[in-house]
Amino acid sequence: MKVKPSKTSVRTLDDLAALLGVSRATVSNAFNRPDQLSAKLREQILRAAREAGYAGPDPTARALSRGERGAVGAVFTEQLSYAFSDPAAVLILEGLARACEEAETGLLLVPVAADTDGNAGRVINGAAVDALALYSLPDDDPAVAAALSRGVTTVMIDQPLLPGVPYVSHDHRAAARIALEHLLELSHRRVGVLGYRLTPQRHRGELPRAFQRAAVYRHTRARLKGYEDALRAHKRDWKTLRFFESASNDPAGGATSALELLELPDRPTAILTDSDQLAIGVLAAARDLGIRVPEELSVIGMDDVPVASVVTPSLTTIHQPLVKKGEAAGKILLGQQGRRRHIVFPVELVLRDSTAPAKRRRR
Amino acid sequence: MKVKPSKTSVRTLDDLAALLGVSRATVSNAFNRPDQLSAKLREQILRAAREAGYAGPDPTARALSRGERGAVGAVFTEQLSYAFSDPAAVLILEGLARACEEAETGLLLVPVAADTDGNAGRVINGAAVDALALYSLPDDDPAVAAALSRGVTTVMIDQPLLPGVPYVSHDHRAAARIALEHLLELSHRRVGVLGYRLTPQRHRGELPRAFQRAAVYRHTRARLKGYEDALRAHKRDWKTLRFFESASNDPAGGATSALELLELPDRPTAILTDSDQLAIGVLAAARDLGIRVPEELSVIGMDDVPVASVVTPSLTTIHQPLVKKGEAAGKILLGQQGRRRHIVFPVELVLRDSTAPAKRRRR
DNA sequence: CTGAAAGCGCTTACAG
DNA sequence: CTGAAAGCGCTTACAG
Repeated sequence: MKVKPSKTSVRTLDDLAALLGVSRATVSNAFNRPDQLSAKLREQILRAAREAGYAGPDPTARALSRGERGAVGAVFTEQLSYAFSDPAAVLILEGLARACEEAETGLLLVPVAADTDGNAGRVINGAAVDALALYSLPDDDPAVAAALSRGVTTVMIDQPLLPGVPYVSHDHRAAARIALEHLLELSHRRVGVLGYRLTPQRHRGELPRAFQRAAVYRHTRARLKGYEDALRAHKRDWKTLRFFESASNDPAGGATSALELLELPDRPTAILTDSDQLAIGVLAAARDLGIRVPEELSVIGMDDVPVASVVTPSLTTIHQPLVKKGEAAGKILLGQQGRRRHIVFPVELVLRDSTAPAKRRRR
Repeated sequence: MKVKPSKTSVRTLDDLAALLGVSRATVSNAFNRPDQLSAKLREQILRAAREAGYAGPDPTARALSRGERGAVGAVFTEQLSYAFSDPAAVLILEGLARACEEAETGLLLVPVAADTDGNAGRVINGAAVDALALYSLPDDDPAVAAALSRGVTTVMIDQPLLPGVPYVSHDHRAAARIALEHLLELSHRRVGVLGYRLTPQRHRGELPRAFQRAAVYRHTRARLKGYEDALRAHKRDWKTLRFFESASNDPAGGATSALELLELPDRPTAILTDSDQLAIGVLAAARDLGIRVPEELSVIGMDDVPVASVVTPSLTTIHQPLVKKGEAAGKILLGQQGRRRHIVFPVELVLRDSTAPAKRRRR
């Protein structure tokens, strides 16, 4: 009479092998390499596993012995949980997830916390992943150094752009140019530019003109080039533009900066922002101030996240393919992009209701 | 003359130990248990590690030997990447991320794919995690069985509710009652109820009255109880309500169902939905049909996701604390909730612009 | 087709 | 405070 094994006694591959009287390699082969044993034996082993409550080889042990973790990691700006309140980050994640699910590879969100006690380096080194995607991090973020020194494949999304490091982004210069050209074509001659992290010092409010010469972030420089392209094409000069820096990349930060900007003596007739989130804040500020958009103020966003089409007025913005960017980054991490290590997507203007021709100057 | 070790020669703890002439245990202690060796030696080891480009103990090897994976997993309805287009799921994720980052634990998104070839079971068994959160899965989803049989701590969010399994949700019965009471108080006497996954058969369109008696999903039953509470309180009967099932839980699905619903001969004056996503679809359908909301049609959502306050008209809805739910689930997984294994949050009505008194019946 | 053996890179009592 | 040894649960040539 066979003793029915208690469910809990089979925790490992070894247990199962012992139970069946075969070697552990055979059990492993039953799970991993069907061609290494007879179909009947395999079926028998798999059935016994099911009956004994053995769910299959331990993923961690397998990862160690195979040298593959079966997961890629994602590191975001700021704190991990902030990523979910930034619609652009959510779309990047969706793209990463798409690539991962197709490859049956896990997507590990690396638990970077708010307190800057070096948590980033620790958690990045502690992440059991084969590769790492970093989204929109400042050049000098400790997470960047940590990821690079870990020696796993790393891809940067949007920022920073570093020599030799795989990179996915969109055409920031064209995005800036197209946005400004749209406003110039609408005859706007006083344009406020509202950005985030334009300077390492993190100003809040208007930036001194000199900031342009000192711009250290590559994207900021690319955008300045784009503005320059637009200004030149329309025979305008830099005095057309005034730059402002928001304290945070969200509607609240955008609203705060916009309130300041809209109280200027010679206030802009149009505001160009670095993200739809900021632009939504501008919309809110204008509403609070009783300034009608687009009649009295044009607002143009950046990114074209879903909420941009749903706010009132709907936001004219520059579309960039965020999901595709995430997906491309994922494919690089998964080794599916061949030799392409630098991918830059084009952008396009999306006309909606938040921009209109500048009103003739009253005086 | 000392030979400077090439950076790449130190890949493991053993390498570093050999380089320094100490035992591997000592190096391990330098990283993990400062009290086990002198501060100077520790500093010396850590410095050598830095110089040699050793990023610290391999996370996978550590996980195996410690018996802790340092990560919890999340499994969503449908395909992983769909989760990011459902604002409710994103907020749940934000809550999970909050709990994880605080505990410096990774959050692994389990790569469940669209094709139903048993991928769910495989990827769940292959996820290197200490615990698993499952969000809004049908009782009979294969992922549920796989998670439970794996033997790691599992928490269900919203669905399913299973005996003995930790569970986080909100008060579905009260949510249904409050929503319907609001409409009844506004004198609506013909109410369309638009849900998702009300039945295992996944109808599309109007449900036969009999469905109520056969409702198998616990939440559906809870909501039916809630409607009953409201009807009784207002001395109305079930004929007040007509039930419809959407093919998908998104604006497109909601719009499709709403178009059908709004062409009914005796069309409802109000629509109550199971999610804000569905309600947004109803808003779009009403707009297409030239039906004014709330003047000619009241619409009430469910969840109170961020976009609900931003659409036009802004959505009256039932607020449930999605981030808190995610966070509570995370804390259960991380063993931080003590003995609380079942958490049900209260809900509340959020009045906005999509509901108004029913117009007096014209005839 | 099967099994004994080495190895994946660590941690942790435990003896000194 | 330090180090030799066992063990975490697997996979993978390799010899039969």
